[in-house]
Amino acid sequence: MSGKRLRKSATDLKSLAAQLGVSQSTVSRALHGHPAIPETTRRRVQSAADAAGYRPNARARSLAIGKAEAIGLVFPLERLQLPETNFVDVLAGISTVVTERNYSLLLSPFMDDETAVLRKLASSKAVDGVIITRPLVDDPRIALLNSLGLPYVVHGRTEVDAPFSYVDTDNDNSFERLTGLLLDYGHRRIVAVNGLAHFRYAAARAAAFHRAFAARGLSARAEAVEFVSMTEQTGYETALRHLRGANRPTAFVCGSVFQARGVYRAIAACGLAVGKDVSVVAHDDGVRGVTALELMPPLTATYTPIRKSGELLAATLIDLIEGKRNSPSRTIMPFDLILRGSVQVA
Amino acid sequence: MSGKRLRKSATDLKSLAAQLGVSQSTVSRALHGHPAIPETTRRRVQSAADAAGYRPNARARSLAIGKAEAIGLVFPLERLQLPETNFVDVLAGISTVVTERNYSLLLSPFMDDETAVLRKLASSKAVDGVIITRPLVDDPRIALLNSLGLPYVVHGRTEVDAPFSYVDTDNDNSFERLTGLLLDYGHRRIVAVNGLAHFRYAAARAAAFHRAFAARGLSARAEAVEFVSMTEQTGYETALRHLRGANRPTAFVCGSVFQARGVYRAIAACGLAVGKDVSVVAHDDGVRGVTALELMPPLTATYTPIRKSGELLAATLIDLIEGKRNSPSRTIMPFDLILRGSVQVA
DNA sequence: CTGAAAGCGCTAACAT
DNA sequence: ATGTTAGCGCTTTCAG
Repeated sequence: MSGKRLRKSATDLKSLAAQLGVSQSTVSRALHGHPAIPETTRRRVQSAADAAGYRPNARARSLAIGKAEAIGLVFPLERLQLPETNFVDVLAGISTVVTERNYSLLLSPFMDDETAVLRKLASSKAVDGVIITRPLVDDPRIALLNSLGLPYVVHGRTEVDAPFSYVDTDNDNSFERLTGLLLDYGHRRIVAVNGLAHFRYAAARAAAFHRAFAARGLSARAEAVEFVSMTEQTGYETALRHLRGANRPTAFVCGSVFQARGVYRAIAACGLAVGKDVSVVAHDDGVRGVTALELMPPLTATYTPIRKSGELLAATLIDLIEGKRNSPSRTIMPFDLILRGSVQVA
Repeated sequence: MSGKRLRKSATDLKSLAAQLGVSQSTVSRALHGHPAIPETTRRRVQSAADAAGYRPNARARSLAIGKAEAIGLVFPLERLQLPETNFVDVLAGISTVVTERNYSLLLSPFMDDETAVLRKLASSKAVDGVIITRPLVDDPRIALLNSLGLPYVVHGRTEVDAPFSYVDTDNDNSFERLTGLLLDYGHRRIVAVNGLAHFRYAAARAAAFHRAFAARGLSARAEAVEFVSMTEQTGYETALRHLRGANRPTAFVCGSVFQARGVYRAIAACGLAVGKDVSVVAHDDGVRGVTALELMPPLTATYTPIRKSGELLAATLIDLIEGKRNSPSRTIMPFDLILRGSVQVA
């Protein structure tokens, strides 16, 4: 019962070494391709290890080398529960690279206290670094992580004045381009259906919107920017409010294809036609199953597949952990502006 | 450079003990609520630990206690890349319980060689157990995992003759009920849009379909069951083929709301009306953003939110790991049959 | 080229 | 009630 369990695959270094008649260090070295080990013994050890299905105990190895060879992804659990999110796509990208680089990925959701999760991850040394997402304009996590000494990469930027690595969508340029496009087509009454104001990306997009006006000697009313959540329903409601108000807008810039879908629906509900009576443009994250191309008419959009950002996030963090870079890495993803049928001259 | 780094939060047992003037074991015991430690010292230690932000090094602890306090979720990477999947909902459920129970969740995707991942997880002892998904009719992973001695729970059943724990949808009864419902409404030309044949759930559903006929002294043609993938597009194509063929079906049973959506679309494409000219029923996993209620007309379906299965999977595995159960745990989720407008008497 | 031995930070017998 | 000590399985100086 509590005696020795027989365990067939439980080969460890010690028994492997004993079986081969060499010391543990020799086996360990051979398996790690240590230069001092001659090819003959290396092969002998390797094949014995393969035969036994030996794999170093990850916990022991971690403890010895002082690294977990694992990273954590810290996120609000909610992002796995709500349907309209690009989170899964980011996760897919992260997942791919983490696997390629032979790291493990620890999923660390939180309900409300992200800080606690971060502290725990840092002090328990369960991971070598973390990816955090959706930074606020002025994000307190940066200071915390810096003081904790836990390596991290942010998906998105923040205005905090401290060095940190990030991968971000090019919100500034994409929104300036989208807005500029509409302006150049002669639109003036444009509404921006933007994200919630405390997120840095939404702030950046709002600024870009105004910048596009200013660059043409124009100016947008402040009320032209709506800071709302990233859902179709919100897009719908927001657009409807404007379409039914006085001074009907002739165009909308949307933060996501989700919102754009809602805007399309609102336009239809008013008996108007997208790309004819009202123009619509958006930023497209290339989220699974949410394609700008399949809307009717196809949606003009700036495009950056967000899965790619996930891949870069993981690669950047692992490089950071492995000391392959010293200075903060700052990546702003390039985008394509793809013209489709949802825009027409005003 | 390679000298001692100063690390503010790097409190370990030793320094904590030194600082308190007691031994490491006393601190360890106090922190674990060992009965022999008097309340006074326990509190003294606890507050010192809190102040220092002490958290045991997870790797060291794991090594010492021989448990990782972590579980792995092994799945084809693809399930994170394709839009039409219930995987994310299962993951959300797993994630919630794992967090509640203070375990870590290791995401272990694979490209093609699941076996390799399983072996690695087992031999490196990175996790205490795994959750595997989508069992085949005769699934080789069961034998492998049993021989590996790695605790596991399967999402779904398989016909393999060996003891294993699982959580499964009640495919047998739900499909028998759905088919029976149509039969009792007088339908005879019924097509089952089912999953791919090698998956056990699809095989079970096919059998249930035939059983419903047999129970009424009827029999279905073998061609009435279509083994296809779980997507809207497939549902569409499959339904279209039947609707345009001779002997048009009067009803469809679908494996998922995804497929049902496609079937709805095919029916409309033929100028027919769902719930009037053709009846449709399905099993509904309660996937995020895919609600049977929002179809027009609302879809009659058996309902079991699959997130719940995720929760149970995690709970079952952790119980298993902690020795809270000895015999295999077999859970078949209950379901509700919800009648909505997509069905009418033939 | 290879072995012995220390140590990663913790837990848990085994003292006392 | 608390301290001492022996590992957990690995990597890695340090010797030789």
